[in-house]
Amino acid sequence: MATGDTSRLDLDEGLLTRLARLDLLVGQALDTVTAAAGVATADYMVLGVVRRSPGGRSSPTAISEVLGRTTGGMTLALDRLEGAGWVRRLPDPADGRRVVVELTSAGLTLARQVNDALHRWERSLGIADDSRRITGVLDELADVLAAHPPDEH
Amino acid sequence: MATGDTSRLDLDEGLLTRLARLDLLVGQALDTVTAAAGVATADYMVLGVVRRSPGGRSSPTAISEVLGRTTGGMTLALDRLEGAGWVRRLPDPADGRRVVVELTSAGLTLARQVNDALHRWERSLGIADDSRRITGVLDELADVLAAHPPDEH
DNA sequence: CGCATGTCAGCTACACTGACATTG
DNA sequence: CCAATGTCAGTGGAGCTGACATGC
Repeated sequence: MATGDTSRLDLDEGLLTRLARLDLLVGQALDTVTAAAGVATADYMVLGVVRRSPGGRSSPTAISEVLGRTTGGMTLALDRLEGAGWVRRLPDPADGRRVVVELTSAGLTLARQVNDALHRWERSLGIADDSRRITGVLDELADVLAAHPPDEH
Repeated sequence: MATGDTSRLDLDEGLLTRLARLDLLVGQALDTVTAAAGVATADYMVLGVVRRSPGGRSSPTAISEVLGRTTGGMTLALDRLEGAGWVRRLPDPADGRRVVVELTSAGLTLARQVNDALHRWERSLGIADDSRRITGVLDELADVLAAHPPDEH
């Protein structure tokens, strides 16, 4: 990924300006860290969702809903992750239609490795003192965005 | 684009959790609004960069740097936008290697239309009172991220 | 039967890489 | 000659759509 000078991104004066700029920066940071671990950001997100799901297990449909993708695309992503030895698919004993997805130990190691790198980076930002204030605003904002999706027209 | 239930995205406990979740929500919101206007988010970003550049003009290299893409990819994006009648490429009279990119009036109309829709949505969020506090945090955060890119290892 | 879950094949969008022409 | 700019052809990864098999 090319790392650009995002300091000049300025679509307009409002909230969206900031969010778009942040979006870009966060995406680049995630790409850098995940790429160093040998995994794509999109795939790492899948690992993260599975890891944080109840019991460390999830299902293709549930994952795709959380990440806003289709189940068809998720099949592909899981094939990739399974091929890399990071996740395992098991039949759900309670429902024959379902598949249980869980991390292998290699997958868990990888997810932790990326997580640690992200935390290290986060600490290097030197904003620990403000972290409560910052995360508060981010949570607030995310909640509002989730509650008010834009109109379709 | 499938719009998922991002309320459950929770990669881990830190700043990155929030940023990743926000990333997803912002991406979905931008996709929804730009799609309604018949333009891809990535392409709209190009229009936005050109519009906000000095004199409403930019160059392929400059745009690709701001957006963190390659010049090769930008050639393609500009072909697309030019084909749609939204931008114009002109030779730079001062430097024969360069190309000046500017919006057509249709492109400007489109960019404004998307912008207005985004502003309308922003207003519907009902956070006008907090906007100073929120944008302050976002700016602060973006500046810090831009100043401290993660290590390559 | 109707609905839900997951997979698969085919397709399409898109951005990247590397080589190249042109100009400063 | 060397650096910068932009383009082009070729490539590849990724996700989507629509049809399908299976189980509730």
